Amino acid sequence: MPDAAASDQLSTVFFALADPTRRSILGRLADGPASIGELAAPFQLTLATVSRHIALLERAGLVGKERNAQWRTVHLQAARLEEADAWLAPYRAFFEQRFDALETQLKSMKTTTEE
Amino acid sequence: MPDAAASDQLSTVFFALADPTRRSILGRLADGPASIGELAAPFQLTLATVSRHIALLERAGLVGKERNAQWRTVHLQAARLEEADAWLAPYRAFFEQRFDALETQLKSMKTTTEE
DNA sequence: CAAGCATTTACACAATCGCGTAATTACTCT
DNA sequence: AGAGTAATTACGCGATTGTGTAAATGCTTG
Repeated sequence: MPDAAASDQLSTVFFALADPTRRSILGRLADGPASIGELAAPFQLTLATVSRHIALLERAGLVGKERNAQWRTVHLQAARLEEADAWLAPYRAFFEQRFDALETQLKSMKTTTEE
Repeated sequence: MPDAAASDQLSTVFFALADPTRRSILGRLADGPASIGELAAPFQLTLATVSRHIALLERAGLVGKERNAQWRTVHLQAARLEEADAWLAPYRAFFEQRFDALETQLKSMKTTTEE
């Protein structure tokens, strides 16, 4: 990925989601804000490594960080997740009515914006 | 990514989605099957490169390939997309009712399976 | 100000990505 | 069989990832 940083927002978001640790961190964050240390606790990873995972999530706009004394309070920022969800939405027709006539779904897809 | 191949399914799917070319290919495929050459046409990329993008999509289980003479007919396989959608689903509460009390949403999240 | 905790950054390393070019592998048709 | 078309694979390249260890920041408290 020669220019992952220069890549579009959506790619950055999907890339951030392409890691179990990062998804797990987001899951934890859905319950409320937490410090880096708290977020790192469940994993067998160095604090430094988790810190970098969080930095990546931050660059993707999926979390925000505030400093509280010597702690960083990390919180979920779901807005960018919505973009990913929106991208996926048109494809829902393909699996929600899995056993229906596919042609109909294909037709409805054509009138929908994708990518 | 030391073991991207050994990574879990969901990560593989999200990773496949983390590229504009691949997302665009999936969009094209939503209109119906196509050959590698047809899929490559819209891009300023080598056929070889597009072929590899498609191979990656195939490894992610997002497309299927059949051989027809010297062509490969590629078609969308949306099932794996559903897994990605399912992962995103619990987070919808965070952006769908953006202006409502966040606490309520957090609470409802807690009873939901995530990751 | 010194000690200590929380987090980040610097450095190193093996693995992978995305890309092109060139060489193969398939299959068809004359 | 030979030529031509479609697609994959091999090779090389620069960039990036994920990871750990170790060094550096930052802030608080004794």
